[in-house]
Amino acid sequence: MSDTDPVPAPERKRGSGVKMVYDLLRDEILDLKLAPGSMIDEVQLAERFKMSRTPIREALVRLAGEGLVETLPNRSTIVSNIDFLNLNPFFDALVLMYRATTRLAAQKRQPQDLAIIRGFHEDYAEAVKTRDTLAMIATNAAFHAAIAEAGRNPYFTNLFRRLLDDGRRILSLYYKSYEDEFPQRFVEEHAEIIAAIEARDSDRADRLSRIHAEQIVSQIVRLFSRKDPFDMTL
Amino acid sequence: MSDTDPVPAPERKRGSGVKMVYDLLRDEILDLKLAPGSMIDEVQLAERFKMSRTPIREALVRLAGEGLVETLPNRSTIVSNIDFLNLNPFFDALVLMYRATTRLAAQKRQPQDLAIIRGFHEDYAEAVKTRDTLAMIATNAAFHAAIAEAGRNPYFTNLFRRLLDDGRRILSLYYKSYEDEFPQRFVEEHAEIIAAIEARDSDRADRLSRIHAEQIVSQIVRLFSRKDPFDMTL
DNA sequence: TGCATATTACTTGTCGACAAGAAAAATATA
DNA sequence: TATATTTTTCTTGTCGACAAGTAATATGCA
Repeated sequence: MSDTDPVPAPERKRGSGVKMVYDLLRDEILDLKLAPGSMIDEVQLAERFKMSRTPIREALVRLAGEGLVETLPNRSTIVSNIDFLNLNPFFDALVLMYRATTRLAAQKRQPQDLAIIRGFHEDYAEAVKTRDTLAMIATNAAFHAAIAEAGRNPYFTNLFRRLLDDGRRILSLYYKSYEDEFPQRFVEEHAEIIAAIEARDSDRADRLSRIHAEQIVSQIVRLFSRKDPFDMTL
Repeated sequence: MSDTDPVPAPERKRGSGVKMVYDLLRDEILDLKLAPGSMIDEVQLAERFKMSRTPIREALVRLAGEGLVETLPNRSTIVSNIDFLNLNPFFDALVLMYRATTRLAAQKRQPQDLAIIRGFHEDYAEAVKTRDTLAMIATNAAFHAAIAEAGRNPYFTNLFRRLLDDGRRILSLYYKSYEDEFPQRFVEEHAEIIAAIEARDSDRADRLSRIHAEQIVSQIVRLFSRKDPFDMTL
């Protein structure tokens, strides 16, 4: 009999490999399963996903473009570091994007936008009720991302998405200690923000989102000052 | 004699190929030498640069990450379109980043930052004096990018760099008709902004940069309403 | 032993080739 | 003639292999 079986069947469509490893690495980086600074081995990934190094490399190039990974020329590529000791740039940008996107949403929103936003609002409320911390982080991000989409400014939505990614990474450090003192208040604030967007009151949307953002920031700061994050060396 | 000459010498260092074609394509896209929507042929580029398709592809992936090209799965990659008919998102983001970066620069600047900023300020003044439009665009961008660097917020500097890129692309449409009514005034405004940054007066820096940004925007709007850009089909 | 140099082992960047998929062309069918 | 189907042509995505470059190890030397 012939030893050329009909090819072991790669069982995987043509452009899907890159996306798979990209998504996986992205998740592992944002959840800090891959520690900042740790090396990424191309051949190891190639074996793990049973593909050649080419799609692996493409995924790494894309991650490097988003700043999640750093490519040292002719040497290994490593997971990017976050400066956990100086989060001010992150906070500044986060607050400003909260404001800008919410303000724009109040101006540009369409009826269908509100339905989507309300959906995530309810998801978040549900997460708070069940005290599911990871779901809270995810649905809160989705809620604000939806607001940003309603603002229809790609420059802002792109930066905001990156900020929410980094926020997820930062909160991963602490998600065990993320207590439920504030989340209930956040639910109410979200409702107020929705009302302002629906009323097309951009000034009120701006004011509310600013207060909201600053409370989130101060909550993070409080978490960071309260106790050390796990035992990770910075 | 042997026909294996000591290899025609690729005469090109190891990681440099990607950067070469990346830089070239980026320039050609931003200067509209490559029309939005036009196809990019990998093999053609490979022949032109005398290298294999691999580094070409990596450059394209990076450009796609910055939104300058669009990769259609299993089909060609094309130069991204700019929505020239609705520049409002661009203007909104541009004005906000002018303000945010200048404000931060007034807070965070170090002595050496001012020297760099003044250098580009003089370059811009020189470009205005010699009426070199392309140099004006470039040095003005460099001036504000330097201010953004002094603000030391990577989120803002990255977005701002992208905005300045798109601005270069937009102005390429018109650079012939970019008259010299305002540039002289811009020189003076730049000087005022520098003074505010030096005095660490962030409120004044904010106010001045806002006025400055809005004048630039209105100048662009005026250009667009005055006459049609070349004969390019949108 | 301690430092400089050469050798080795390993990783990355590049290459040419091939196969999957899509567009274009050619052929068949009503 | 117009539409549907097949064939061909071309481009892209993936692969395995190799060369350039770096880090680690071994060797030479004071």
